[in-house]
Amino acid sequence: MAIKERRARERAEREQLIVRAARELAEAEGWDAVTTRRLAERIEYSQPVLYSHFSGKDAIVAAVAVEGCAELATLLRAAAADVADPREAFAAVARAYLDFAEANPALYDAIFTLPSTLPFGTPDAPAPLHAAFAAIAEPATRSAKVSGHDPGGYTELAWSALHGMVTLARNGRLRPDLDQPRIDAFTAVF
Amino acid sequence: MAIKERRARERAEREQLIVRAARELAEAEGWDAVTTRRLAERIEYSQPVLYSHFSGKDAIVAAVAVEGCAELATLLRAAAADVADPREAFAAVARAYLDFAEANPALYDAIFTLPSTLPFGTPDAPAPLHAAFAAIAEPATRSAKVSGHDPGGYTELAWSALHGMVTLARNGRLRPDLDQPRIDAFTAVF
DNA sequence: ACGAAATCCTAGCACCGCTAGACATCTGAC
DNA sequence: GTCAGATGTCTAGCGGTGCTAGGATTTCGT
Repeated sequence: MAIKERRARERAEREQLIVRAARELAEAEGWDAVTTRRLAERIEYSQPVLYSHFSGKDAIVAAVAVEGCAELATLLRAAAADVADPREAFAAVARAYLDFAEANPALYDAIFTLPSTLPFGTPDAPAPLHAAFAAIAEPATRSAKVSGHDPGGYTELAWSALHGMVTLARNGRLRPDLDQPRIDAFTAVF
Repeated sequence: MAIKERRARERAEREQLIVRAARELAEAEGWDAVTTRRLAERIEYSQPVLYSHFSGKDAIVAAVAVEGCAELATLLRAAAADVADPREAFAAVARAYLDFAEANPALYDAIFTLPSTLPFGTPDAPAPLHAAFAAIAEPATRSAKVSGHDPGGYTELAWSALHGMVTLARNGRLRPDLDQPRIDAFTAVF
């Protein structure tokens, strides 16, 4: 029986190897460079092995996204941890969010912009997705209450603003010299 | 000499035909369905003629984007036209922006989300791009002034919020039942 | 009417995500 | 220890992508 366990363990390790390789390749050269051939070459296996672990390329991206979500959630919680004032806490979360997106562009894309089949709002979504959303929503809700806004709309609006800044900035749609004024406006408004 | 003019005219017509076909195909089946082969078949020419008009597929998308920008600018200006109050005018522009994105998803993608090589902030950008940005920026700036915010950061933040709402909603990241609260929050905050 | 020039198409390149089927390896009962 | 069968992996290939070289055809100016 132990032999089956060893095999399962080796499979799990290789699966993690695939996810790590995909992530590294994406961070280094962008998701366009992450092809199944290059990925296979990188893990020193042939292409079909990938499909014995994942249903397709999308599933690999999704796996990276889930991993990234967990990290994002941790970062956001840490940012809000020791800030008492609700509005200041939410501002800190926002800064952490933008920092994360800037530091891990490919990871951010995997989570939020690539057309993935990740179920987001539904209850059967992976736990890290819920955690990441909660890490935004909870500080946002607290901030909304002191401002007297409807928490639901306020939270999603604030998140949209953050996400919009990330994606527009990435394509050169926003002026870099307005980075700071933009964040200032965010903290002033939310 | 007139014969050259006729040829030039026919070329221009065919170029417009390509752009129109690309746009229709994208609206009908999404940009993934817009391949050079299908496009060529649709205009009843062979593939290489596309490359005698455009440097590549990106350039075709960009041409559609420029066309869409002009329409977006017109819509936004019309929305702001006869609203006196600056904040209400900007709210009307925001609603028009979201309506445009919902009514023309493929067009919106061509303009704002597809990785295009369109120069946006630079002075040598096509006129419609400037027009569309101005149609957002001017009402935003007026609204910022009555709120006492820095116009630059405020404008880009508001635009980011709109863009974020569009893109997140498209991938099912936002709850449809919060559509209205989100817009309410926008008009309350900006 | 005829050589030159412009125009267009056929055929093909290298790449993509993905898969069928052959091949090798390992397992476990005898 | 042997050997059928399960398991794992690979080679080769399918239909698709964006893009292009080179030849055929039509049109033009003389």
